[in-house]
Amino acid sequence: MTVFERIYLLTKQIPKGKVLTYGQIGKSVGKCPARIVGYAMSSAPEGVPWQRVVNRKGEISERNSIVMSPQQEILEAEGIIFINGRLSLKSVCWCGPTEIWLKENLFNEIEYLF
DNA sequence: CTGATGACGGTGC
DNA sequence: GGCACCGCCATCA
Repeated sequence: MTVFERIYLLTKQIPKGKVLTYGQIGKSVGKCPARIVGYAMSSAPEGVPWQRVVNRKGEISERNSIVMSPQQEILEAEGIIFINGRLSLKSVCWCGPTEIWLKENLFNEIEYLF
């Protein structure tokens, strides 16, 4: 199983209405730099809720592609409020899956923000 | 094997 | 809170 696959596996656990940051996912996967998580998202396969992964500031990270993604609209439809193009990580940051799940799949605990 | 390619984050002004 | 540095990795052709 590649690092990307582990990133996708964890990302798939994020519930509707919650988000995680690139850094949190990287640390949970283990010694995985945030930019690798971002790179993984760029080639996320069908079924991976890539829209629920944002940067440390709670903003949608821009890709270099010309077309803007509907990421923000999707999250707003899931009930997340955006103010000035930014969401409140304090209120929508996911605390992670159960400890059991993390242990069974060999992931580290999700870093608690704020 | 080599090199190009990136959805980032912490720290210190 | 914003901005400029730097770090040195997984993938793919």
